Amino acid sequence: MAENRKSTLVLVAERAGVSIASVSRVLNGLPASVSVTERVQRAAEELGYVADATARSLKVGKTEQIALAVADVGNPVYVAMMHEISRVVTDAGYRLVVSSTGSDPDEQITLLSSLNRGYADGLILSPLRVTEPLIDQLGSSRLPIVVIGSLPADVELDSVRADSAAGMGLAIKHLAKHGRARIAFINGPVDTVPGAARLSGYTSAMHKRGMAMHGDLQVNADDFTFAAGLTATTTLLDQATPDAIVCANDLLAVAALKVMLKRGLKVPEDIALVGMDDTDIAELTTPSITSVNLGSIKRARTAAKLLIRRLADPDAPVKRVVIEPKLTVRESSVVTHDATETKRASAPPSSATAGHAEGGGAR
Amino acid sequence: MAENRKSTLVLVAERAGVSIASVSRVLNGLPASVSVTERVQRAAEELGYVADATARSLKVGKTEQIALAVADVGNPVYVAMMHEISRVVTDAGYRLVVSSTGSDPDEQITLLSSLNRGYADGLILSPLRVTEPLIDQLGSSRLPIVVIGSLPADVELDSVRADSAAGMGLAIKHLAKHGRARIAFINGPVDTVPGAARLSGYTSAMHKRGMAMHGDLQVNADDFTFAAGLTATTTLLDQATPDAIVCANDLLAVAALKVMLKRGLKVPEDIALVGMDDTDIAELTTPSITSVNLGSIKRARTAAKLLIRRLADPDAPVKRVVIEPKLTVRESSVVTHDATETKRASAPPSSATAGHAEGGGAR
DNA sequence: AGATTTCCTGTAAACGTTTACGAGAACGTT
DNA sequence: AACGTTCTCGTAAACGTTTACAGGAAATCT
Repeated sequence: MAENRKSTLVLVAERAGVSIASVSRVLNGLPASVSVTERVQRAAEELGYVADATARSLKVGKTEQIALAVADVGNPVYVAMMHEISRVVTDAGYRLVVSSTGSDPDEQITLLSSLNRGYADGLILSPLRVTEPLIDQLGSSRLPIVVIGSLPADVELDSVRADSAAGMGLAIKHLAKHGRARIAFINGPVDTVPGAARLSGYTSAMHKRGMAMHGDLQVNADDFTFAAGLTATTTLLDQATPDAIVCANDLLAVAALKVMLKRGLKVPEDIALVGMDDTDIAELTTPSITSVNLGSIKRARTAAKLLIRRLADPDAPVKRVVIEPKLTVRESSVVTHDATETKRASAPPSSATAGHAEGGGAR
Repeated sequence: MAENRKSTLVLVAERAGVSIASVSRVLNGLPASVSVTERVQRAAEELGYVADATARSLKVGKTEQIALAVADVGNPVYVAMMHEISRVVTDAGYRLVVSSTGSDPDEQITLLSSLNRGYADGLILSPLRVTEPLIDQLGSSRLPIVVIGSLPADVELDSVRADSAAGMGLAIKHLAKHGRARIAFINGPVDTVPGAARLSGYTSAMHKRGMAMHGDLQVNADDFTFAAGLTATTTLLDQATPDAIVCANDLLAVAALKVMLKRGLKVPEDIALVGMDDTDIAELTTPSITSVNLGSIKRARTAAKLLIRRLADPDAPVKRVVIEPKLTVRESSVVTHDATETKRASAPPSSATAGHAEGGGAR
């Protein structure tokens, strides 16, 4: 059935003995007589005809493609978000083209201008750093953009962001409730959007609870990676003796866990640990890591839906969505009773792990 | 500079006072007089002109897009491969559209036929299961396809695959050399391409070394996920007492590690563990996991380059590349000397971390 | 039965490029 | 000075669709 020759509308038309307009109409479900419909469908079938996407795009001015630009691939949270976005957009009939820019804002700017070449109908952008020129470029884009992350208030774009300050609040509160007093914070670079937000969340949460905040308790990793987390944790533990650590990121948390275990520290007995993003890797480790769920999946889904909505209705009012954080409590932050006797005890109770909340559905 | 009106060739042409042909020529670097070149460039600049990708594609018959279809997203190894592919294709001037199909071959078939709509110039496909109809569809595709994975010999397609049988060999050899005799194998579904290959690798490697092979030592997880790994490992440890476990996958290995630690088993002392794929997560855990590096990154890069080569030269001879495996030895498979006294042992030789040497059986 | 509406389908233009072709202009050659 | 060659640039066709428009047949109404 499928000929390996490219088959066009005119081919089908002459085989069916009708005009190309009729073929197009039939194939697009517009009204036509039964006889024509029949003949066209048969001809199309026999030739294995499939409409050319490029020609259609040129004519109707839509590519049915959505571009996704994430700054920091490699971070599992962005991978999870990408999957979710992929699902939503393909369900809506779009293809997803991914442009993994580096964290460099300049790359994103050139990407934005290349967007104007019209290879996609819209863009979902998750910038790590937001600079002036980037904002300018964002504002002057010809086609719809949805931003995942914080944005200055005067930028008229749909956006969805996490409330990482509130998330830090949850973490601190949880740790305080379990009697931790010297809560350290391992952050990523503070000149990034998430880095800045999480730092301010930490300081304000600590302040609000009237907890001591030595500068020694706060270190910044060079970036949000595992490797950077290793050295950051080492630095921290060399300069302070916290009874809890909260990390800006699950990768950093995993690194922290590794260093602590290496040093013979018991988690959570000696030091409690809380990560952030609630990615799959948080439940892989032993002990599994309590993590602040910043709603990555939900953010991704919302962003995708926002873009699709705007594509359907360009004049819809601008929406700014904030996703509320939750805390997923795992083993790394609370001391279980039988942990004091022996470690072997805690074999899985009935099912698998004890995790809650909607993690990234690994599939 | 960038007007938010769409600007076309004719706009530029009339502003520069030349024909659209001249504009096109100048912008494509074809010879033109200095005066014309100058005027066109200035006009284009002033209007913020960018050529429309769709129109260009229609005319020249190339989309400058490459499609990537991976069956099992969520598996970190495919994520890593995707990044590598993304890098290579963008460097070559292509965009990457990702279509995350499920593991269902039918999905891949519909994807293949949709490929004929011509939204991409070529496809990189990594199928989890290879069925007859899929192969048929592969063969009759109009545009170039590179397959990551094994393929029947009579399929005339560029492909690159891992030698997972050899990889299993490396793992078994390594474990045997360190005195392990009862080596268990946790596989994924055997009706998948990697599952089948790894199983045969296991049996032949065990056989070759004349090692005992009880059926009890081999279990199949329902799929290649962490969750499936947990139950599979539980099953295994309930029915046998291996002194080593090799897993078809790092995710499975991490799951195995988790279950073993939960049961109070010491890794690698009681049971050595080897994973497969050598993904990032293998070094995140404590102990970090020895893993067979099947050259995922290299496979990805090679696949991308093969496709680009074929796009440049459609008549190039078909290439089948096999990437040789290596073994990345980490903590989970070899017992370090001073591990009996204290755990601090395996700290990096020169760098920090060495300080805290607490006595006592930290685990 | 004629007039009007409705339905169907073909003709042709358009989307925004690239590019083959040919007409002049500029140049060098005899 | 006439001719051939090279260079530059404009005209127009083409890529494969969708769709406005109009013409003709069929159906409905008075």
